[in-house]
Amino acid sequence: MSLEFYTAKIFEMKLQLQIEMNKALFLRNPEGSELGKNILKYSILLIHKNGFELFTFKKLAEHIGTTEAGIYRYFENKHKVLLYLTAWYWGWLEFQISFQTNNIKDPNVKLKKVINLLAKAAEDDEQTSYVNESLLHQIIIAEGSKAYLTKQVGEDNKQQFFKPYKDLCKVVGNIISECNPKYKYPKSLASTIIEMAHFQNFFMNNLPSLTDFGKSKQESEIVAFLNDLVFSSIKKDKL
Amino acid sequence: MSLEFYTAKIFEMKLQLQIEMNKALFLRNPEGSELGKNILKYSILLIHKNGFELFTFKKLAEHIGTTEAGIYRYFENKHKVLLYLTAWYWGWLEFQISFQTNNIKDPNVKLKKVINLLAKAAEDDEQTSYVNESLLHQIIIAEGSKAYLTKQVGEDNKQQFFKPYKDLCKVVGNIISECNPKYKYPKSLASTIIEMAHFQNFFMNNLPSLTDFGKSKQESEIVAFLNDLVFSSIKKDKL
DNA sequence: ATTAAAAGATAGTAAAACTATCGAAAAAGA
DNA sequence: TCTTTTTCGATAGTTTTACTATCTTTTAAT
Repeated sequence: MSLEFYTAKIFEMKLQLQIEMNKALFLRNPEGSELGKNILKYSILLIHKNGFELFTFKKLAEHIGTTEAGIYRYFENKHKVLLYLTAWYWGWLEFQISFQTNNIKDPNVKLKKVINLLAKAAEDDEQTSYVNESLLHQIIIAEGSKAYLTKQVGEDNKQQFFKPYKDLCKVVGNIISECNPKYKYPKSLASTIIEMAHFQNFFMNNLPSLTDFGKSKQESEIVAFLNDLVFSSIKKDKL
Repeated sequence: MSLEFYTAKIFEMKLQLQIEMNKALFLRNPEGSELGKNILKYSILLIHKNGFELFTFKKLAEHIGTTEAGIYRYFENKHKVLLYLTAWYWGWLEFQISFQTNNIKDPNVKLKKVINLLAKAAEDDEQTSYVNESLLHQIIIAEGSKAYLTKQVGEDNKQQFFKPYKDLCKVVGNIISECNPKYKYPKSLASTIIEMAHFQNFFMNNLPSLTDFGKSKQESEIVAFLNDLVFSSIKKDKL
């Protein structure tokens, strides 16, 4: 986990987990005030409920009990809110991964653990009161790729907005290379796992004929599929 | 290829390829008039140039030399235009696949051909004057998933708007099953190939550190990665 | 030649996406 | 504690987007 733009800190007293965010994502730090925390909390609730397209600062303000102008003091526009939430999620997930794979030596076991964390619904983490990780996970599934599928992707990338996502990919890619140093596509396989953990979930629930899990709708099946995919690919004794 | 909602027809005289479209996608058939064809042509040009978010009927009308109201007679809203273009593309691609794999018996060779067609840039097909397939391919890469990543996905699916995409997935899934009838995830592997053919392309060009092709930026490398991924997964002598 | 459909021209509305200003309240510093 | 700065709430206004409506002219079909 990089220390440049985000780090995970644990304050023992309050057991509060804080992900340090890229300051260019916001005009005023939303984690620094009650209003700001409410903006994050209700953004998650509203984007989850109505989708990103129907999410507006006006509606958000009404739900919080403040005004549109109040929101604009924190975020330039709703795209920045989405970038903030996705960056937060990837940072949080990388922390979960580094925490939960901490004393695992076998990279194969580690990789399995990572696939599990990627594909299984997050439980709401009590350590962050204003972020509902479970809803945020569903937002990432349905809206996450809209953060980068834009014409400004180059600009946003220059400003390091995708650093948490890229860092996570790097971590996963490195584990893949540990499993098999000769495997030729560790980065592409890493981004494939991450994207497919979410896309297969979306398809399973919305366009089930695109998956083999339409009947059961069990996340564990996505995990099994990804494990098969990954470990077939990186197996050492391939021709 | 299904005959219900779209079929490919070749008129020998004009050598004109026509993809039959789901009528619920439009208010007036855009292929039936000059204005309609211009709407398709300039929609492709403008979405490609500015991205779907900045694409408006006002700008489109100005480029064509008609009025906003004129566009609304053909399409209910811009989301329907995106659905139309994606459906058209998947229909066209399925035709290309069935045409180009026509007399191939070996399903493994067939699958390789499919991966090639999915991942390699389409050349502009002279048979359709008002659709630039090359630009459309790039639109599918950057905007394609926005067609289904919405809250209306269930409604849109009921109206069969994703049928061409699902049909293509089915075709690819069937080829996978032909290669190895015991492979457990043919549909999920099919949707993974299709999505990754596009996502790896987007990443390669916009967030290169998420791939192993950032240096060369060659589509042939994506093809190699997908071939390795697929044929490792479906290999019969796996443990 | 008649008439039905398509296209052009114009107007107007509601909501979204902002920007600007002002005064009250709350927090921070001296 | 008093003062200054920061934050917030309230209000107002602009531009653009996303439509709907109507009327007239042009084009196409019978």
